Amino acid sequence: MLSIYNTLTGKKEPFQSLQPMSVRMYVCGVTVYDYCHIGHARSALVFDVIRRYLEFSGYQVEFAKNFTDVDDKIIKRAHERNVSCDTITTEFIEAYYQDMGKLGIRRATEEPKATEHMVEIIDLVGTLIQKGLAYEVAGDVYFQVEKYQPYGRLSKRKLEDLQAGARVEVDGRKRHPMDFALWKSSKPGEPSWESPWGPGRPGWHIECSAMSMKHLGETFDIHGGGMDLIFPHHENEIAQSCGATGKEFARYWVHNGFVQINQEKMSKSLGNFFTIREIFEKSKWPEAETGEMLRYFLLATHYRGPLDFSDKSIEEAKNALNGFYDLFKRLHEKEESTTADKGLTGVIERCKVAFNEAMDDDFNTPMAIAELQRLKSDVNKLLSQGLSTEAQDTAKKEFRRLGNVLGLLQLDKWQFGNIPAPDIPIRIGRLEGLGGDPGLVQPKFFQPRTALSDEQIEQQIAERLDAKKKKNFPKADEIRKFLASQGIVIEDKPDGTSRWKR
RNA sequence: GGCGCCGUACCCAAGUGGUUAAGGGAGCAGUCUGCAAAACUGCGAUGCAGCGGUUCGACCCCGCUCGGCGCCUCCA
Repeated sequence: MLSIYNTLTGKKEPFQSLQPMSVRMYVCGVTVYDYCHIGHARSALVFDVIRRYLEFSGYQVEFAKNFTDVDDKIIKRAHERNVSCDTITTEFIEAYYQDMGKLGIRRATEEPKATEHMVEIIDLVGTLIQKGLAYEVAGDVYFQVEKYQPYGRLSKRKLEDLQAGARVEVDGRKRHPMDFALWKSSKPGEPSWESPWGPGRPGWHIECSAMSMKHLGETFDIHGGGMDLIFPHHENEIAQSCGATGKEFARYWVHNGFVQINQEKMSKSLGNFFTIREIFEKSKWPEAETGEMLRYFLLATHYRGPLDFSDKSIEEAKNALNGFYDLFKRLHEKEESTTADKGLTGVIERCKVAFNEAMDDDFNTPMAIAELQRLKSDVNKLLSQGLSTEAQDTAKKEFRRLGNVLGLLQLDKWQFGNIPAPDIPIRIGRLEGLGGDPGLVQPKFFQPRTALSDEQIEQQIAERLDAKKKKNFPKADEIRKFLASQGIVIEDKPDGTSRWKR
């Protein structure tokens, strides 16, 4: 039985979908005016895994994730570059797909854009005015928070408290300082749409209400996003949606924690963020392997907790993954035997159960990973005792099947072949910068790459094999040492040949 | 000022009101090996920030304190 932590109630609750074996979920995507950083990646990944697990559990999942493509920041960026907003949003939506694709994040079943839902948005604003929950002031429309009695139930804030701490200058035209814009009259040079209140554009929150209702219905199962969206974004969505329909909006509210650098939230003002793009461009590892390391790293912490991004954590993810892929390499290398076949069923069965229990418990991916590790250890033992070809296949398939829920262990090869160094200068970031000058630290995975080509390595290995045959061990060791100095590890197999890895 | 999160071994990180506090990484020792690597075996928190309280019993529940952080403006 799946249970999910619901921000709305502050508790873990048994998950009950509205319709049997079908889940409808909506996740707030990104505002497309810039490249995504790893914080965006975490959020996208968390919900990708939730979706995968729901499907794995037999649910049919309708998954909507929006792109916010009307916004002040987009307008500003367009002006800076002297292009249209459309140019900006198209570019960054494309970049989003590329970046998230490298992390193995699947596309949602619906990916609505605000600009394509003006009719629905205007309708919804109209309804809110009709119901007396919103009012117009000179072409702007505001939601009147005092008219929605339960306002604050998601973020657990009271209107009075919010007022006291308000850091923003109050707009005198609003009836209450917390009233928020549903519709903004447009200024010259801004994109605008015709509406009953004159030309304008939607406020930030309304698009999600309009689009989720259109694609998923007035009430749906799961609504998610980053923790920072709880207030005001999701609070306002609830007010608008419930106000308009009189029905419950989303039933389970799921929020992921932040990625931090040295215990601080990543932010542009601190200069301590890394875009997904630059991590891939400058990683000294190949793309697919880098993607999997990042994925492992991001899932090795529970989605609600904070997560510190550092060199070391990526390196640890790599080492942990090595263990799995090393095992995959060794499968089918050993002489056949059926000695341990009987034991395999048991360990796989136990792993399946434990894996499901972990994921059922509020998507506990760190625990699910721990179960895969345990299976790895078990299979290693059985393999050394002897497994038949069929059993070895079964084991690998099980790793792939469960790993797929997390989007891990799907690569055909785990090989750190040499790749050309980037011609972009390597950026100096703040990673691992504790104590020293934070501006002068360079992440290790951004360091220059090995120069030896695969062919050169193979050649060396062949020479060493030859030396070994002639019992010229000093020479064999010398070659081993040389390759080691280049970051190449040789593993001799029982049959006398060798495999290698970077 | 209000709301909230985090503090578990060298590092990362799960977890439970009561049998041995997962797992990974690193480390050390051993088996294996021409030497290695991998794998396997063993070692490693008498304690889960501190102090009180509830309880037969708390790391887990409650309160306070300390330390770190987030939100209340845009933010995954």
